[in-house]
Amino acid sequence: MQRSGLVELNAVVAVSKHRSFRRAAAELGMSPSALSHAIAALEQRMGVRLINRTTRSVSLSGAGEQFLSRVGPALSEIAAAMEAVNDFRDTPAGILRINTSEGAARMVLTPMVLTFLRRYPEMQVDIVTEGRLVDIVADGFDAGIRAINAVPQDMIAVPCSPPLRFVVVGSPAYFAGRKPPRSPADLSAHACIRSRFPSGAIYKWEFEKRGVGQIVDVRGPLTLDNHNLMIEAALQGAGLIWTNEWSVAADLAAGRLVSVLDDWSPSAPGLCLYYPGHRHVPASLRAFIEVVREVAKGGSSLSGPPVSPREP
Amino acid sequence: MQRSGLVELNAVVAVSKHRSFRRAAAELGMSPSALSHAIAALEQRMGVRLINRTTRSVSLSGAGEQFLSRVGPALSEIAAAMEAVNDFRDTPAGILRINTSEGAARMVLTPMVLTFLRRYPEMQVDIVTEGRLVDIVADGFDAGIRAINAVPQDMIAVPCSPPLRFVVVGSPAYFAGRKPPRSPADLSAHACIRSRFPSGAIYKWEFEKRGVGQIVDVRGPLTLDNHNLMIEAALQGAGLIWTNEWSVAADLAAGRLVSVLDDWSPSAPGLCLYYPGHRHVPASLRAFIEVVREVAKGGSSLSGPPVSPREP
DNA sequence: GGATCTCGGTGAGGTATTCGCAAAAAATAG
DNA sequence: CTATTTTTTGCGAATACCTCACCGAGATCC
Repeated sequence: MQRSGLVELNAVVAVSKHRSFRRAAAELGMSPSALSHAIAALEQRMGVRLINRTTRSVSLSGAGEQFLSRVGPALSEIAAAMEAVNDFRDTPAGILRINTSEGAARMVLTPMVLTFLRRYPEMQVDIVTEGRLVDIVADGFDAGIRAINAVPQDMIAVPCSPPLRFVVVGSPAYFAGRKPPRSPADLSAHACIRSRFPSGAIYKWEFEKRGVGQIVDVRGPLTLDNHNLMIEAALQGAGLIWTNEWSVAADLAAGRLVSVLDDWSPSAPGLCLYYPGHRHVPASLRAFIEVVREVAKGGSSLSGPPVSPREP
Repeated sequence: MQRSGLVELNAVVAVSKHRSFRRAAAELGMSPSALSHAIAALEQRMGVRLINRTTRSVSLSGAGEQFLSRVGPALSEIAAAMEAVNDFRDTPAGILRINTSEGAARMVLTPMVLTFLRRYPEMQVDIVTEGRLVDIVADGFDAGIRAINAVPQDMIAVPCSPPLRFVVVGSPAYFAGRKPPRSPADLSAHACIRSRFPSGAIYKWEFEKRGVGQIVDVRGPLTLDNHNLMIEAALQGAGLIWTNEWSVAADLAAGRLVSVLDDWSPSAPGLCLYYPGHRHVPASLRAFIEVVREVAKGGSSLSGPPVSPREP
């Protein structure tokens, strides 16, 4: 009942959370073999089996249940205490975990994240891009970046970008010999590339003109679930896509894409950095928020769209 | 802000408790050098100085203060959780720490502790004999063994031994040519070996006859603070000592010592195992309590006084 | 006032622990 | 019964840790 390592205790927590050695090992950044060794050693020292495991199922034993219920909160407290030590540093250090979408990440990466990293060299930023919304607290993120209407109510939101304008674009080659749409209803005569949400739902294009909204369930031969692929498809003349203006600004400027229905283009609120406000805000996140505020106020840095072509 | 070991965290706790690297290292069972290394490594990883230390003083920094206030309870919780796992074992394991006086330890060692160890081979018992009373919870003991009147009010006490009789004894050589005392007042004409408490106070001999008590502040040429030395001195004929009957039973039976004032001999309550009742009782202690109850009920095993002479 | 003793820091070397890879074993699903 | 996924195991290797010896600083003692 003597010495144990924090890693072994965290291992129990991770395994019980994922109910899988493989996934837990992935989260902990160790091999499943090492995890198995660690937990076996811990159990042998304690003389009690904490985790009932067959090759096909992993579950907590009674002892493990009680053990986890006490050790888990204690480990969280220790982690929080170690994080809180950052307040005493002159410059924050550690890892800042941000969850966002790929598009938002691209908009924010250069002006904000890289500025942040340059200013705080001892920080690491870990960006996870996921299409679907996740519970950032449950998944261990410090903050998320999303459109403001996707931010949960109980989160604190910091504006990251000006409102985004959405446009319908197609390539000049596509429009050759076709009549550009004059109203959203005209889209039924066009090849619209549809966008599938991670949930499986198909996005319906939203338009607005003089305060009047209109939603079109577009049709087309191609449905994609990746925004980059959609832009690529549009560049190749496969059809029209509905996209935020920023993503295709370079293509529009270069004439590789042409926008239509400009007078129907709606504006959506911009991106927000959001984070749980109910508890202690880590020093690292506070520093990042400051950078976000500065850049968003300056505004200019954000306006530069990506000029380099996306990867093939 | 990544991996840390439990030992490093416990090191911070121990150092701040003892305000000394050497003593903390002794408690943790590691070398002072290892402790220094461990704390230095932890501080470097966190980038914050937790402990301000010069060669002559050790104190917590502000960060260390806050860190300890959160990590300390968490570590205690983890330790308690690991201890609680014992409830799920068929046989308890681990270390049982008992604080007691040397005399009580001698009375209890053979019949109870050794029985306990024999029954639970995976247990270790760590007995610390201290003359003075200590706060067993603050000092990390599971239980203590003391005379019942020395047990704090908020502790649970389990009787360990029958009431003890106290007697005044001297060697036959001492009594040769002297008139044995007939009443406590007669002790003023005798060489009484005085007993000093750890606090520095001198014990006053207590007598009782037919419900009437009498306290005598005896005089004598020799004052000792160790019960074994007192018995040794009495055996050598240096004077009279006031002692519990059990300690000198073998000497009395063999005629090496003779008791006087037998009709004035008071009885004191016996020894008690005591432990804090306000929280979870460890499985190891529960098992020990059971042994204590069994032996105390049987009674006979305890009555055997030490037959082998004390060490020189 | 100087010498000594205590206490903590530092560096190097050796040892023990642990990690990771590869292969096996086990269990469930089909 | 077979196939696949997941955990386990063994062993080589790398890592981390501890111990040993020495240093510097501060306090005490003579």
